Amino acid sequence: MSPKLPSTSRSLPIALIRAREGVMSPIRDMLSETDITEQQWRVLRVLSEFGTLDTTTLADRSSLLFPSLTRIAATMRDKGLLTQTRDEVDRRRQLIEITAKGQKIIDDRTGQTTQIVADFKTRLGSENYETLLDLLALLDPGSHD
Amino acid sequence: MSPKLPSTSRSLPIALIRAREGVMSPIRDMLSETDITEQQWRVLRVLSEFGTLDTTTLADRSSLLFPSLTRIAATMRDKGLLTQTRDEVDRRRQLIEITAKGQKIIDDRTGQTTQIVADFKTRLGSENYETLLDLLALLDPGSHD
DNA sequence: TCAGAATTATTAACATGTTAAGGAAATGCT
DNA sequence: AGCATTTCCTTAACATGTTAATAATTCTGA
Repeated sequence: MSPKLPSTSRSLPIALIRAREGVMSPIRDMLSETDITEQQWRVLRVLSEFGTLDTTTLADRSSLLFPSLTRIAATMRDKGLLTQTRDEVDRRRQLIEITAKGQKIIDDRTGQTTQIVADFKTRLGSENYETLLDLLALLDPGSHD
Repeated sequence: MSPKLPSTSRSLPIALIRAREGVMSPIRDMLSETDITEQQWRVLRVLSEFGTLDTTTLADRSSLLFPSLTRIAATMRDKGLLTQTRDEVDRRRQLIEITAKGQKIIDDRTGQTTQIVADFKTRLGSENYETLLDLLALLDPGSHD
């Protein structure tokens, strides 16, 4: 008498994937005219907001796995979007910093990005928008719940 | 005087990624004792729910891109989890069906899966859980909004 | 009927996701 | 000091995400 599985149409994992698709779609459109990916954009955003970061913190804040970030950072370094320097105090650590070229990519798109966010807030309504962020935070494993 | 970008800590894309991590974590744990991935599990779930499907419909319902599904289906066919047959009416189409071996993987884990879903409902509260699914649906591009 | 357009699926190429193994530097303990 | 442990990062190997190009089949309209 095992209970039936929920329909995939009301499945949380699938709903999250589809929502992400919907949210990323306009951002992807914006980035299509550049040479950077969605993940590289995320790295730029985090570096721009927090300044120089070590790799571990950067991975955490941009929600990337370490091995992915290793490759992405190497690519971005080669493109001149960021610099990597070794921490002289703790020589295991690497410090990553955005370059002027990287910052310009963000600055040139601040208006577009702001508009995209505003559109989603309008679509959901401000209150729902905040509610959604709060509910999503409850599912975040990094929130120590 | 361009407006400031929102902090990445209240960013919808990042919140969605992290939430997905949290939701998939116990499912990933469950699957770690098997030889199938999270995406292969999703394909099995959809095939089990809807029966024989053509590739396009299967890709849509399991939220996978076509090229990904091509590879995943080939892998799963080699593992004996599904069968692929050509549609005799429209010979462009391919029909995919779950095998008994594939169905068994789901059946053996119905209890665990149900428990995982129940845990999330408890964590959020039933009402919040439904609210979350509704809000996520608003962001789904497939919902013709 | 038949050439052009649309549909269905595959393949290619590169970036990322994911887990496991490995390497270098710091830390802790004796 | 010296060795095991831990931390930080890289590399490897394979699966998937993503976009573009291609092939096979069907559809459409003159």
